[in-house]
Order: sequence, then C-alpha cells, then structure tokens
Amino acid sequence: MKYDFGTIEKKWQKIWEEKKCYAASNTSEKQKFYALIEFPYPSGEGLHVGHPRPYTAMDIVARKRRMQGFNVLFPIGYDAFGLPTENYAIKHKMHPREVTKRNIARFTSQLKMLGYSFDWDRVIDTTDPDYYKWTQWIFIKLFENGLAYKAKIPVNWCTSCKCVLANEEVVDGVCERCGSEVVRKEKSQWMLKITAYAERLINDLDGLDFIERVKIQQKNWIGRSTGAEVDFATTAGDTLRVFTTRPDTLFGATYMVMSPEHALLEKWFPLFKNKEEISAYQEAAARKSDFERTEMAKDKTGVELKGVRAINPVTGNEIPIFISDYVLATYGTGAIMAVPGHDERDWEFAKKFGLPIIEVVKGGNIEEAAFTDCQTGVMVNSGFLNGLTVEDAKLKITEWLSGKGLGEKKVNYKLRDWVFSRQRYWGEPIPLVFCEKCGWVPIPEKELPLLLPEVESYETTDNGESPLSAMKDWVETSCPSCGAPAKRETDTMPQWAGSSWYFLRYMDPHNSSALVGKEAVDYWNRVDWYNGGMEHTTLHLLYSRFWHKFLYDIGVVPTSEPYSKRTSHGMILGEGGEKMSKSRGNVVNPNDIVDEFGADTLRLYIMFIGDFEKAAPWSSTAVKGCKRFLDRVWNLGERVMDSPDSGYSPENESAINHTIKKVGEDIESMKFNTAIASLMSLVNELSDKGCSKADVKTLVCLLSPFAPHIAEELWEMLGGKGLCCEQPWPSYDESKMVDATKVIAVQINGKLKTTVTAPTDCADAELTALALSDEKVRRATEGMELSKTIIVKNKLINLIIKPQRS
RNA sequence: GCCGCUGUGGCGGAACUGGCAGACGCCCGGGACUUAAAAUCCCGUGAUGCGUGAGCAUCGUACCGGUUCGAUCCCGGUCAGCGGCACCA
Repeated sequence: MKYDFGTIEKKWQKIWEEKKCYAASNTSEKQKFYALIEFPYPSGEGLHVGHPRPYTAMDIVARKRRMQGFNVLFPIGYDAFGLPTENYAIKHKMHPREVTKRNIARFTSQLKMLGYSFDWDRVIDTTDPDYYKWTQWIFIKLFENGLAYKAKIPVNWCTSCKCVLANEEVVDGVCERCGSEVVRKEKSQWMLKITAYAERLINDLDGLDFIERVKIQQKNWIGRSTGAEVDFATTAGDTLRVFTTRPDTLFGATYMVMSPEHALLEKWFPLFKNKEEISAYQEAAARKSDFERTEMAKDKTGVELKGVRAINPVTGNEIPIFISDYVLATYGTGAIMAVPGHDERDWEFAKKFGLPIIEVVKGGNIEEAAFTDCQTGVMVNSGFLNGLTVEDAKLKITEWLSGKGLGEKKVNYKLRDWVFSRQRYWGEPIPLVFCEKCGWVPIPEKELPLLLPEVESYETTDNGESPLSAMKDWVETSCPSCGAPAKRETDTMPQWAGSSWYFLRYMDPHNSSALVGKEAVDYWNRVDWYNGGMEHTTLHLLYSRFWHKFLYDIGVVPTSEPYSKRTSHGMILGEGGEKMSKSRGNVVNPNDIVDEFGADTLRLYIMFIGDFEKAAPWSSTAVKGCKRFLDRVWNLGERVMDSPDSGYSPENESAINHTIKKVGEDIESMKFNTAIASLMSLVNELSDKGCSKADVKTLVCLLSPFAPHIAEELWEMLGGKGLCCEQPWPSYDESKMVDATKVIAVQINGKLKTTVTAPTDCADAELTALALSDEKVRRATEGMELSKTIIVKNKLINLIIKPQRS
C-alpha cells in the first residue's frame, strides 16, 4: 500500500475532532500546562507559510506534554479588529464584520488542515461583542484607577490610514503598516499611563524565563536612567530645572539649552533682545516632524536667548542659555545643563557656537573630543569634588544639592504613555460619555458591551474624526451620572487592546459574568510557555504585561506577570534569502505544499529547516527530503506489520534509547532540527539492520508530535491500542545505551592520526598499549620518546612525543 | 553612534562542559532496476597535492594574534552581515 497522505490526514483530523482529543479540562487532577502562540490576525491573504513555524513548534511541545501526562491548554483565536480588514471592506463595499467572518473561516480551515492540537471549543475572536465587552470593562477599570486620561498632544498621524499611530507603530518616519508618511498633528487623545508601571516592567523581568534578547530589548525600550534634577537660578527670576545623569560634571556646565517648546519661553519673551530670531527658530522647529528633526541630527542648530542668563549653582558664574531642537521637550524637564567637556552633543554645539569647554574629569583630551568615560576618570577643576572618582562625585554632589534644596536624585524613563485612541470604525468603542457637568463618565457595567453602531460609511471623516462621529443618534446620549444630555466618545481602541489580555479569556472563554472566572484563573494561573515573534517585544508583549499587572493590582488575576517563559522564532524567508512578500512574488502558500506533499511533510520540513530561533530560507527541493523520510517510515511500518509483538530487537536497543533521550531533550530546548535529524538516523539504521514491531512502534510515538497523522495511521496498522497521541511518551534506559566497545581517536602531538576500537571504559594503561601497537602509530613514533599521555575517557588519547635523547 | 546577535562545504545546517569538524537533509556525480523516464535502492561527495591502486600527506570553522597536550568553542584585536534603538541629557 502506498502512503496516501491526503486520505490519512483527513481521516485522523475527523477522529481527533469527534473524540475531542485536545480539549483541556478546567478541573483535571493532572498537572496543568498552558502553551500559547500569538493568535493570528485573519488577513485576506490567508495563512502564510511563516505562520506554521511557531504553531508547529508549540504543537510539538503541547503534544509531547499530553503524552507525558499533563492537562494541556493549547488554544487558538483571532485578533480580528484592525485596519487592513477595514480598508478592504471600504474598497469592496462590504461590512468589516463580513470580511472578518470570511477570513476567519479561511484561517480556521487552513489551521485544521495542518493538524494542530488546538482546543477548538475555546476559540476566541476579539471582535465578538461577548469578548470585547471585557476589553471595554478593563478600559473602564483603567479609567477609574486614573490610568486612562485624555490629553491634547502632538500625535503621529498617518496620512494614508488617516489615523493616529502609537510611537511603536512608526518605523523610520513612516507608518509601520502601510509605509506612508507620518506627520505631527495636535489632537486630543486617550492615553494609558504605562509609565506608571515602568519600574515594575523592568524589575520584574528578572524573575522570568524569557530569552535574554527579549529582556534586553524591553529594558532598552523602557530606557531607565538614573541621575539628578538640578535647579539653576536665572536673571529672569525663575528657576530653570534640568535633568542630568552626570551631576558630577556640574562645575563644567558652561551654558544651558532649552527645547524650543519649553513653557518658560513664553513668560520670558518680553525680556528677549533677539525676539525675532527666537520666534523664527521656534516656528521652524514646530514645522519639522520628529523624523526630520532626527534626520538633521548631525548638524546642531540653536539660538541664544539674549536678555536672560542662568547661574551655575556651584561656580556662581553667569552662563548663557540657548534654545535648540536637540533638546527634547518630552524628556526630563525639557532643558539641560550643557557640559561640553564630557558630552558629545554639547561638545559639538559648543564648538559650533564658540562656547567655553572646561575639563572637570581628567583622562581624555577635551580639545579633540568630549571625554565621556565614567569608569577611569578623576574629578578636577571641581572645587570640593576634586580627586574623587566619577561615581563618588555623583553621590557627593547629589547629597550637597539636596542639602541646599537645589536638586535631588531622579530616575527618568524613555517610555512614553500609550496613545490609545484611533479614529477608525473597526475597533472596540471606548465606553465613555462626555457630560458638560460631570466630565468623562464611564457607561454602567450592565450596559456593556457598547456595540459598534451600523454606519453608512467606514471612512474617517475629512476633519480627521472617527466615522462614529457622524452617527448623531448614537453619539447623542445622556449622562449616566446626572442624566443631562451628553456625547459618546467616538474614537475606538487600537488593535493592541484585544490582544493585551486574550490569554486570560482562553482559560474560561464562555464566562458571561467575568472576563475570567476565579476558579479558572486559579487553576491555569498563567501561561507556562509563550512563543512569539521578536517584532512584538516592545508592543504586544510589553502592553500585555502592563495590563496584566494592572489586573493583578485590582485583584482580577493571581499573578503579577502573565507569562512564565517566552521564546522566539526566526522568520521564514523566500527561496533566495529575501523576505517573503507579494511584490517579490516569492510567497509560498501552505495549501500548495499540503496538496503536493501532505501536512505532515510541511510540519516536518518547517521544523527541520534550521535553527528555530534564526531566520531560514525556504527551499522547495529540501521539502522533498522530508517526504522521502516519511515514505521510509511508512515502509518500515509495512515491513513489521505482520510480525509478532515482542520487545525491541537487541541490535537496535541502544540506538532506540539514545533517540528517545535525544528527541525528548531537543524538543524542550526547541532544537527541533536536530530532533528530526536523530529520528532520520534511527530510521536509516532500522532500515539497514532490520527491526521489530516494538522498534517501529516506539519510533512512531517519537514521531507523532512532529507528524501526527502518519503516526496515528501507522499506530493503527501496527495494532496499537487507542490513539497514538494518547500513548505515554516513551522512556529510555541509560543502562541500555552503553555499547560494548568505543571508537577512540588517537592523536599524536594533538593531531589526529587514526582511531582504535577499545572496550568501553578501557583502563588507561591498556588503551595506551593498544594505541601504541597500532601500525600507523608505530610508524609515527619510531625513534621518538613518549613524554606524556592525555586520555579522555571513551573518546580520545593524545600521545605527546619528542625526539629520543641520544 | 549605542545595545544585541551572527560569520562552519556548492546549499540549509550539526558538533554535549575545550576532545575524531562537516551529523541529518538538499544539490551534484556514478551504478542497479526499467524498452525508456519518474520513483526507489546502492555507492561517492570540504579543498589541494601525491599515488595505477588500497591509500598517503598537507590545509581547512570570516581575518590577525594569545592561552592549552589539544580551540568552531575560552581571551584580545580586526573585518563583514543581520536585528533593535537612535540628539532620551
């Protein structure tokens, strides 16, 4: 019989579904294991060949855990709100809900085609009102706890999407999604105070089993820096406060710089002697986008504020103040003390404007460049700090400043609050009402979900307001608090909202009275293993940690972190090593591969392709190798089908035990490629040497997480009881892995000469004698004296020889 | 510029804690089967040189150096590529 993958795969998918083999229980006595993948955005293009990489990886882990006796939760859902669907709907004059429905149906059939062991009874969809009810509920809780606020801020505005973007969504000055130009625009926006959690988001990383590069990237993104705030008196009478990480260099501060948007500038304006110059600079800066500003980073510009000067608090010297756009309004206090001797930017600016550069840390040559090293330098020209190290000087000056009431220790973060409004239709409506008397008021919980109204047009209005704003009947409402006429918020939430808590809903997806029931969340606790893309490190992963911590603070969840372990996969590239994209025409459709080779071959190949953490190019010829392997496994099955069911054949026992160990360990460390390689080696060996039914049954069990359909079919053919996916994971016996003899490498002076076969655990003297008696060794050592012997047990012997003394 | 990662055959990639570099697979070459082809099976396959031949020798993990009996692995330096951040004081 031929290996007919098409029939086999459909057959077992149906049986698994009917028997609900992969349904997780919320009340099991077994130990729980929660495996999570990032749920897909159901795009119109359907499943991409990149999707199966992380899905298959976690499916393998989940399947192995079930065989090891765990109660496994391995869920799937759809993150379905968002722009592409809405844009498609506009273009084709459809309702986004219809587009979403259609796309989800397509994704579902493709995922089922690949034989994943998802619990299909727990599917969630972020656009389902029963789901987004709870997204809205969380928003109201954030609002009630002072973590959601509305602010008029300059926002990133995508000229094509006609929509506000979060800082994280702007890449190289263009929209991450559509690549169009992003401009600055003043708008009133809902903000989430993620900065209130900055400290905890950094500190709590320490206790988590996240791959190191994720931790590092999150830490860099949050960007903690420790320093001090220092007050400078000015001739205008006001105090100018700055933030610095180098308070030790205060004696070297020879001028100051304020951002062009600094609030004091308006107040001081009448005092300026060069009003026109200053205004012109401010206007030019305001016109530039953030991107343009950084583009011009090389060339420093600025204008001196003539008429106002500052006083250095330690030297008492009057120093000039400049405005320059290299100082950001949104970081620290929006003003800096400039220490050109020890800061590269200040040095550049001082050189350009001919300002004095004073050395206060010895160790460099400040004529040539700023000396920024904090490790080696010693303080000079710094009064009472002279002779101290930089570290000691920081402590002493900070103490001195706070003693005098001139400043204090301060920690700053690069992380900004999260811009949470979107002026689009296809998102969760923000469940708040504005009342002239009461301000912003949440709608009562019993009115949730606040449904998306049916609108005529999904397009953003010409004035940049949400399409919902055109729905007069919907917008006009009454204040839940005082009953007066009031207006609904018309912005919707960003796509990141629904994905910030979805893993909790999987624990208890049908609960209508809570986002997750207490028993369910106490049982499942948190995600044990979450695999996802590096591109979500500073977006989804950070956002969901933030929401989870908030839910922990208000007592909804029992853990302060959502995920115990986080791993990451590399991208699947096109055949030539380039990114797969429609425009390059190198996109591989998983359906084509499944039609030609079967789902098991696709699963196997995508795991065999290379190191899971690294990017790997697709190869259409290499897929065939995996199909050949499965054919060979099939042949082995047919060969032993009618044999009696006795134990392992003695000649294969060692190899089988080795493979069990190797495959098990490799799955845990996500080295799927070498796990498959060892299965291939075993198959080669069983084919060559011959094998028993028990040998093949064990092979089939080991293969089943990778290629579950063929495994079930072979298990049945071999007369196995029950389903293969429900068998216990094979165990190995170390004592059976010992071979009688070992091949030992023989080196002479560190160079490989030959190999000898010696009994396992051969005594040193015996091995040395054996090596010396070898013909090649004898020739090489002739006339030489053996001065030293190095032996690595069961591996190698190194004979150190030198010419014989005469 | 800063932070992180990576450099191994024609290709994707292996190599546990410093111990036979190139597992496994692809491609390619030769052979068997076949009227023929596909499929399958068997053999070969890092480079160079020597040898009719079994084989032998030398070189080889981006580059230069160090430590070691022994280095793809550890240390110092250089180069190249990828990813993230980017005037964050």
